[in-house]
Amino acid sequence: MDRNELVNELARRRGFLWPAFELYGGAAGFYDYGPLGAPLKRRIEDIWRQYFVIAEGFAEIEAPTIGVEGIFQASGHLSGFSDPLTGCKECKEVYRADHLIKHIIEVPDALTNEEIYRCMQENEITCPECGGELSSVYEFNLMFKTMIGPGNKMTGYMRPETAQGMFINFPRLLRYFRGALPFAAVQIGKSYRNEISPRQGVIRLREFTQAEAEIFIDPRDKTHPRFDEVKDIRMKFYSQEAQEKGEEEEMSFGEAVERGVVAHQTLAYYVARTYQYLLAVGIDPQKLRFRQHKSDEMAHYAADCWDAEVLLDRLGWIELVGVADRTDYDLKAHTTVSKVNLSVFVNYGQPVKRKKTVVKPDFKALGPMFKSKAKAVGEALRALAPEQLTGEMIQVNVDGETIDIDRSLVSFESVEEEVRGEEVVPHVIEPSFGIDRILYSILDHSYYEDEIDGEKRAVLRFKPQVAPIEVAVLPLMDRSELVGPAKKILEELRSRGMRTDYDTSGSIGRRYRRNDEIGTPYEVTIDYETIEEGTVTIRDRDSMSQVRIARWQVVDKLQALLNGDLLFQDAGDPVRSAKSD
RNA sequence: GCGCCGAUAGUGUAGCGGUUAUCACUAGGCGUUGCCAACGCCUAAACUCGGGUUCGAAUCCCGAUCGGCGCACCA
Repeated sequence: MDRNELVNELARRRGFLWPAFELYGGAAGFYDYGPLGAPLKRRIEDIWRQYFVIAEGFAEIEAPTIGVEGIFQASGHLSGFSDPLTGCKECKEVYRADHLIKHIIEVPDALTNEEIYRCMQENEITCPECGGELSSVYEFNLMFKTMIGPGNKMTGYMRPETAQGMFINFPRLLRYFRGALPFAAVQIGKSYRNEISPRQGVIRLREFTQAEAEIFIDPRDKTHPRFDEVKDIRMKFYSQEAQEKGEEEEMSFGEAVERGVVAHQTLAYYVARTYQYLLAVGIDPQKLRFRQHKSDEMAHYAADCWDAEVLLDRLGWIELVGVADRTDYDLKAHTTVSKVNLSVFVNYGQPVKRKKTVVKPDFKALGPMFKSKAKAVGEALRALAPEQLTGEMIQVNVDGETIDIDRSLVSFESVEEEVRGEEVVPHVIEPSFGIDRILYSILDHSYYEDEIDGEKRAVLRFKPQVAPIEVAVLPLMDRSELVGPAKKILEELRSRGMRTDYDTSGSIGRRYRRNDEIGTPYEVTIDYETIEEGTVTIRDRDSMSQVRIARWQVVDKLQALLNGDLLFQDAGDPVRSAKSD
């Protein structure tokens, strides 16, 4: 069994990840998070909140997971997310129908499925593999479609990403942040994509969890005020250039921006925060790299994009996070479809005085002359640049009609106005995290085996901050004189908010193993010395060593250990291993 | 979606037309002054689903579902 199998098997057996709907035969691309998986996921999300909500002052929102049609027209998911397919009736091979007529039609995207099919028939296109006849064109859309309300009045779609919920709330968010850039909204939640063939467990799901931030910035200034905090962090950059050489390049973030490896400070800053976050939840830095999108895989509107990728057993390099500068693409797209202006008025530091020529059409004369067109003529005149206003006759274009106007009907005035700022469509920096993939990667990177007395030991070396069980309370034996004090300690730990487990079954060694396997960092063992001398032992998962401490200190010391404020070897008196007796 | 392969207790497996469906681990109970998957006794637990062939199917055939691999897909 390779590590991938071992991890999956452990995850299933111990209650991290279960294939969904098993009772009814299951469905590919759906997973349940079990009693250990759900808290692990929750803790991964909570640390994300710590980094991308609390530390940055961003606003977390929660939008519906179903969206109306307009959203996805604007986002491009309805057209771009759906592929016209056709299949060979002979060999059953399936093709992208639009690709088959690419050499005939410039923009096959613009055609309906029927038109594509007709085009295929007219040009006698057959199966490229076997020359067989091709079926009619059918749509495969990765969007889950549903109905809103009774009848077919309104079509809804399950969102394929959480991002749109932030974009379409832009006006409200702008107001919430008192009209000033930069600001950001985030969302952690489920997204849905009806994948053609989901595989590889939790890596490609039909229902999955994303954590996304949309950071709205002033496009004219992409520096970041806190860049100094990250500029000395060193990391492996797998830039476009590095990819050509096939070798990652280690450098500091400061250097990366100076050399133009990363487009600008703000993007680099969030790549750095992403890097710190991934390490904090337990991704192995040796199996982590940031890869820049090549120009052909980057969305046409994106200015720069970096993916956090991890190395997983069997699966290779897998994308966990994308951090992109999406420029003003999304806001402009929503403006086009919704007709709502999504810009910000940005004040200049100093108001700028500007000379301006104001055109004043003489409406008293224009009115009788052009009747109902007068207003439009006036607007056209006002819109002209000063240099177009010389000469005896002025030409304007109204509804395709060229109209000559005598200069005397227009007066000019040169005014000096104070310009306090301008309308700007913000650019968007988008870090987008796949939580399920991060969770799986943590399992893979935390898993290790060692051999104790010829016996294999499987351990998940979780960081205490993500461990679903933080402390196991274990009476040495299931006897009432030990169980009583043990339950007392359990209660104290719980009232301190710790995630605990209590176990009396089988031998103590078996219980230690069980907890190693689910990544519990510490175990408290209650023995006869607890009763006689008022002490307990704490066992450290990774070293398997134990210290003995006073009973009354157990809660505080465990808290300190879990917080990383206390080193295990300093926690108490070392216990000689039973083996060496 | 296509092709190839597979599916038996919680996990890993044996079975190859007639068995009370094999074994190990795991899990639960009892005992154990006992500390790194100890030991003894006891217990629970499975043929993915639906059709067909047959006197009789876990076993043979067909289909579905799920999983693995390859192709396609992965804004």
